Amino acid sequence: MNHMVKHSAHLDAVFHALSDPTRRAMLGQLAERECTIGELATPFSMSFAGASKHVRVLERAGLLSRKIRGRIHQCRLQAERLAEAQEWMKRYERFWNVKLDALESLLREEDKQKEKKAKE
Amino acid sequence: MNHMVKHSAHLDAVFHALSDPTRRAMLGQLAERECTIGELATPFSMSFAGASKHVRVLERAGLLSRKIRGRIHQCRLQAERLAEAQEWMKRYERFWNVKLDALESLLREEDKQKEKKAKE
DNA sequence: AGAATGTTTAACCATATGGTTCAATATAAC
DNA sequence: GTTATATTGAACCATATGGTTAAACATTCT
Repeated sequence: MNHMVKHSAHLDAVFHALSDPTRRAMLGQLAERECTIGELATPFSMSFAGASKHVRVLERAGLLSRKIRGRIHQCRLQAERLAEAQEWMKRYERFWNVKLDALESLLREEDKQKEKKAKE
Repeated sequence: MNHMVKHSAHLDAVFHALSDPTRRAMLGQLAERECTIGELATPFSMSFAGASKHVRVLERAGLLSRKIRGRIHQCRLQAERLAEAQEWMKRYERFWNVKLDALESLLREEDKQKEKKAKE
């Protein structure tokens, strides 16, 4: 847990970015290949300006980076912030992994061991 | 993947709910114990009405359920939707788990072994 | 140079958001 | 029954959001 930073500000932006279905779909597209703004815009029958705004939201959330090549803006997925978000969620895993309260402490013990092994 | 449902509508609400730091903190509180609206409001020096709104957002996202006992509304964490959100994110895991494409399969193999050990 | 292409900016619109205050409701306590 | 407590609802405010169109900018093509 040494590498953890102050996630909170990031998390605001990341979760907000993920709360829109268009932006989630854009990320899905970017998971397959790098895309230009135009390529991101057309599947949603949305204006370029509209898509541009969504891309900026994703970019500010750190979920996307762009490489400007001439007039073309090539976008690629940037997933580290997703990892931070998932890490935040891990705190709540026991609430859906654990069906019986009686097993709770046992499973927490297992989690600790998992962490230990991951560090090795 | 048989149990998967149409997540999209849920995800909008869940990620939106998570995008606010006050609400995330409320979930953190609820992870420790059930809370009344008042108990959720006081740590943030926020009006009861304000807290009530946040709680409703969490409730509509399915992250919280309330049991009304007299005048007191007892809230408890409801984590299934968080699980759905995390499942959505899993699609992107390979983008942060794998630093070098060449190592991708190797590292996935390691992950599998880690899981095995955790189950032992 | 001039036209076409890819993207952003600016202005605008309707609605949502996060917050407040004050009144209303419902229950509990005296 | 009156008062205190817990919560919601309504009205309001400032700002953000998701979208548009039209103009501006930058680059490429001819």
